[in-house]
Formats: sequence, structure tokens, C-alpha cells
Amino acid sequence: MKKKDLTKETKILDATVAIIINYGASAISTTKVAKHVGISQSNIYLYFEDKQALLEGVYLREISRLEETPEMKLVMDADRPIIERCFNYLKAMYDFAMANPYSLFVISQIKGLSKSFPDLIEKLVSGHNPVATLFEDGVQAGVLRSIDRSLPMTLIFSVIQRHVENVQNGSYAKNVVSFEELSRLIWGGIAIVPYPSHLLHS
Amino acid sequence: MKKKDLTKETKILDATVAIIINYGASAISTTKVAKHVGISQSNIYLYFEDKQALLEGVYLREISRLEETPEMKLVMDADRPIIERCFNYLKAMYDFAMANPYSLFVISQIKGLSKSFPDLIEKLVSGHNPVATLFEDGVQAGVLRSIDRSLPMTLIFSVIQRHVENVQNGSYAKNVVSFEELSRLIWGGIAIVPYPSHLLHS
DNA sequence: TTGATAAAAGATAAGCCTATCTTTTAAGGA
DNA sequence: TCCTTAAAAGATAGGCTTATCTTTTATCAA
Repeated sequence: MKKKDLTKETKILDATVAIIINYGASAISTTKVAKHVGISQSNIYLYFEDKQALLEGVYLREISRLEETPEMKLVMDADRPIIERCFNYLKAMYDFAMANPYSLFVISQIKGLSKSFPDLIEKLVSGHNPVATLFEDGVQAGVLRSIDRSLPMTLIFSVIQRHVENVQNGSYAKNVVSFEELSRLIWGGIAIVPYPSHLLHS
Repeated sequence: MKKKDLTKETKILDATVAIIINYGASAISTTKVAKHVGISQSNIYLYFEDKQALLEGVYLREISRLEETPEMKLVMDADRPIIERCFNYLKAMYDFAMANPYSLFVISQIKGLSKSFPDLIEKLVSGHNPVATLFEDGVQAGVLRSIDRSLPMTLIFSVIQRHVENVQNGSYAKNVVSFEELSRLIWGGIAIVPYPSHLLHS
């Protein structure tokens, strides 16, 4: 019997991402994805139940890429000092976003696609959300501002995403806005302790 | 001869907004909008050149609503102290967003719809963009952080939008996160002078 | 009252979309 | 080598979409 091509699922996800990057998530169709991969349109349904599942697959893979970063793993190490973990979280997000300039864009595109998507995504992600714990620890320790964590999380995500977009579309050069400048902006918002300059070069 | 119904353009825009609120901007079609208004689909083309123009119309109207707020007009008064103008800008954005809970959502939905939309929108809004001047003045006066203004602008927009969304979907009650708490978060990010508590009740 | 005129509705072409069903193809085991 | 079986391609139904073209309707002016 014939076996499934195990690389094909990846290829389909890659093609979907490519289309989102170039035309936005609303432009996604199984027809276009199939054409991009070079397979028949119906073939996609052997790897994904429907279009919704395909989009969820892209979303989840992108989230995992972020979470499985070595730097991000380190952030989640509860033995390290909390201020260091919070700061390194910013650095990890920044490094990831710069290394994967379209990742945050793809995530936000899928999130914003359908009104019902955000709820669904909460379900998909919740449970195994280690960032939530980090924020709670940070507040407890008096490092982070005591406020619903969705607000600082949104702040971090959108500011970094915007920065990467600015660099990407040539609005300014990469070095015009350094990590220090960007993280000072973010830190000023989310934290209630002074900016930890000493952690910059570690 | 027959005259155009001058209220119809408004009705079409309203219907478009309603659909965006309920199903997201990707769900917009002239068919659905027409059905919602109770007119024929082709009738829409008498008021808007094409679907793109319709979406631009919605976008521009929403931006205008925000800019034409009395509070926002006050913010742009260059005779007032700059720290007051900056702070009142936050208050104006907050009040507007709370009074029009879906306005920022609609704006961001349209912005994120097509990859080519952002550029177009910059063109549409720039030129008559008084907020840019406010930010420049703020930096010059040593009130605001010296950084590309798109970053603090994104910060303000996304944090307030998120807050309104949280309230809207019952994530927390309106009074759980006060304007003071929210504006302290934002101010900590964008400003380099202490939070102006004295401006809270004016 | 009638005629000119523009708005509104109706009809339609051409295309894309999803999801399913059917047919072909190819790989591995017997 | 041949047969089984699942993957892949093909075909298709049914629906929605945009934009244009044609026909009807209603209003204003003469």
C-alpha cells in the first residue's frame, strides 16, 4: 500500500503561511494553497479535516515555534530570579520576532480572521500556557504591574510586532531602534521596578 | 428626476460596520451588506465605486469620529501645556473607545484585511494627521520617550482596544481596571516624566 | 398631465470557493 | 509478478462573490 508523505503536511502549512504573508489570511483558500504546493486541491483534505483545521494548524505551529525556543524555555525556569525571567521574556520575544519576522504577523492575522477565532484559540492554548504563570509570579514578586495580564501581554506583542514590521518594510533600519530602546518602552509599561540595565549583556 | 437618498450612504456604512462587528471584516460582501440594508446589491455601486471604496469609507468615517471628538480637538490645541495634551490624548482615546466599544475593533479589522491596505491607509490618513505633531512636540519637550512614534501609537491603540474588548466580552467588569490603572500602564511606556496624577480629575 | 432623468431593482456573466465523491496511480507485501 | 490498499488526482455539485448591463420605477419640472 501507499504511504503518506510525511513532509507534505509541513509543505501545506508552509504554503499557507506564504500566502498569509503575501496576501493576508483572508486570501487563504484550499485552491490557492494546493496550487502553491503543487498538489490537487482535494489532497489537502487528507491532511486537514477542513479549512478551519488548516488555519488552526498554522496557528499552533507558529505558537510552538515561539514556545520551543531555547531562550523561552529558560524564561520558564522557575528557579531563576523573577526579574531576570521577566526581562529575558522580552529578549526572547524580541529575538524570536527578529529571527522570524512574519511569525507574529501570521499569528495576528489568523487571530483576527473570524470573530469566533479568538475564543477558540483561548481554548487551544489554555492549559499549557506557561506565560500566564510568569506574569502571576512577576506581579506577586512586585516586579510587574498588578493588572489583568492580557493588557501587558498585548502591549508586548503589539509593540514588538510593530517594530519588526517597521524594520521589514524599511520604515527604519534595524539599528535605529535598538533592543534596549524598545525594551525600555515596554518595561516602563509593564514593570514597576527600574529598568534592569545590568541584564542587558548577559 | 429622482434624487439620491442622502441617508442611504450612511445606512450602507452602518450595515457594513454591523457585519464587521458580528462576523469580522473578511465576511463583508456587497450581497450581505445590501441584504442588511434592505436594498438591491447593485444599488450599493451607486454610492461606492467598489468594495474597496466601501471599506475605505467605513475606515475613514471611524477615524473621523475619533478625531472630531471635542476632547480630541482640545488635545490638538497647541497653546495648552504639552504634558496636559499628551495625558488628555490618552483620556480622549479611552473615553472614545469606551463610548464606541467596537470602533477600534472595526478600524483594526479593516487595517488587517489586506496586505496592501496598510500602505493605502497611511496615505489616506497622513497629511491631516495632527497626532503626529503631538508626538513630536511631546518628544521635543522631554515628556515623551524619543522613539519612532509608530511604536507608542501602537502601544496606546492596542492596549486600549484590548481593554475595551475585555470589558465587552465580560472578561472583567468595567471598574476592575480603571482609567488610572490603564493610563499608568500606558504612560509608563510612552513617557519619561512621572505620571501626572494631578491631571486625573480635571 | 406628461416627459425627461436618474435612482433602484433585476438579471446575468464569469469566476472562485468548499467539501465530497469517484477514479486513477503507485507502493509494498505475498 | 500480481494484488491489495491507501494516497493522489479528477470531477463535480452547490453556493457565494463582484461588477456590469438592462429594465423598471419614481420624482421633479415643464
